[in-house]
Amino acid sequence: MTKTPRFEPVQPIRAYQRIVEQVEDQLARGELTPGQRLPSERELVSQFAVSRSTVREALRVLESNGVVRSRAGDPNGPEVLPFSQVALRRQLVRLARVDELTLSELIGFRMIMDGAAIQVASRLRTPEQLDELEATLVAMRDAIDVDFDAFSLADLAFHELIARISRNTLIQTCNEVVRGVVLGLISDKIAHAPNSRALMLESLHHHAEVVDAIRDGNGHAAARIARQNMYDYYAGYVPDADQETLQALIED
Amino acid sequence: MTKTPRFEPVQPIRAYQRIVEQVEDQLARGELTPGQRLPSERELVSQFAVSRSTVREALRVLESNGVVRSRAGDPNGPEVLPFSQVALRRQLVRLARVDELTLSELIGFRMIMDGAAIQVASRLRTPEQLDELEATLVAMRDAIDVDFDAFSLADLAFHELIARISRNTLIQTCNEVVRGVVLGLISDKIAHAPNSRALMLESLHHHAEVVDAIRDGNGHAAARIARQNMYDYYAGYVPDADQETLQALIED
DNA sequence: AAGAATTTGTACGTATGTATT
DNA sequence: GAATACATACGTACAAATTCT
Repeated sequence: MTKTPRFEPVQPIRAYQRIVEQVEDQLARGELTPGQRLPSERELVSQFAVSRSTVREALRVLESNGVVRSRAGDPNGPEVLPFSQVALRRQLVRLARVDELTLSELIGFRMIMDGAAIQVASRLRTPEQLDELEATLVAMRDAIDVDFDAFSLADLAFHELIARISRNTLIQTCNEVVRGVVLGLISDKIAHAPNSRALMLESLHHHAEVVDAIRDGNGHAAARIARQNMYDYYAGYVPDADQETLQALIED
Repeated sequence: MTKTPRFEPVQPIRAYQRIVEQVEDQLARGELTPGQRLPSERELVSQFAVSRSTVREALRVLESNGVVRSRAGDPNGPEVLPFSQVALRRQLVRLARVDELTLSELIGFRMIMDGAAIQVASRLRTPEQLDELEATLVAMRDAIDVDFDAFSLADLAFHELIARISRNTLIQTCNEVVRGVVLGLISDKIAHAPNSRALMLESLHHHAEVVDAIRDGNGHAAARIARQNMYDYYAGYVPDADQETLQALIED
């Protein structure tokens, strides 16, 4: 059996796109690292053998993706930035704004990710890290008397610590990004809820239960409590139909 | 106590950035919907009262984010594209490629995500979806006799179906992206392994066990088997030190 | 079916404000 | 403070591509 040659339709690749690819490839390959500088626009013009406009279009794309930053008049050229979550977050927010991504999906994702991180953390945690966890609980308690933003910050520190203990930066980043997007969508409602203080106290209580389970090395229970906590905290903000799906995530 | 006025440092907002914002706002507000056309570049020049280069920089950014597509010579102007997760996916790939992620972290992430998706799927699956799952098993079996690429494709279909059943597109996207990055790193080694066929057969067997557990509604067991399967499949490619961490992910 | 009209893709030149030395 | 090199933005020009007549 001989193969019949099959061809794909070809769409032209723009000049600016080629430039973006080259820069991103060098970044992925480690030949270009954060802090380094790209050649100046004029230098890039001659290296890529294209016009200034083309170079600038490529730089704008890289810039809007958080890869580099150009500053007018800087003789050192565009700076290569360290990876940041802003671009990732922007895309998630974009999808959430146009309803391509529902709040329930975001919360479901967090229930799973945070639960998993806690389960792993309860295996891997050292005694020192357990102390750290308990310190964050104290910080959360203190923050309640300040305001919701302070509490939210303390809560963030808790989840960052969990993710760190689980020794997986990918989980860590995903958690933080999604957490930020969810909070951006509904933090106002929570902050101005009449029972805001009661909500914070209950959340603190749940966090303490999680730490207890981690101390006992009972990852299974810890994860379950964490998912339940998150459900209780957020379920009021999602449509009834989606609540069932989220409930399915709690059980095991 | 009177408040001392405090000011934040101001960073200039580029002209192209303003244009991007206006377009994305109209999109989020529904005043601009997929399929519609933007005015031509020259029209935009007069509407935004900026130069053509500036308009083009904005269009390139929107284009690279999957928001619009310009085609040379199209008198209708740039097309507004349907919402998609390609931009989100691109950022995730960047994260996974650039941010010095180890293979073990990627695999650990997959063990958690895929396990969670399977656990949820075993609760939410309909009888029809169960049939679909069994059909993918048959497809995987057939693919083994072709080559590793075919098997990999059938495996992808399996995991896509799982993610779809779990009704969370975010999990789906993350799974696919990370799976793609992992395969990009080591698919060569697997394809050319001397026991390649044996590996595929074993993987198929594990997948069948997962489907069995899903049929019984035993999400817990299904997830465990899935994580074990992935560990067995990939563990040989990570350093010994990291293998312990990954093993911690299997148990519960 | 072929050419005209319009639009995008790319290039180049210039003026102006800015950051560094 | 001055000199220099730079990015920002504007405008023009022409080639390539697409649509419509």
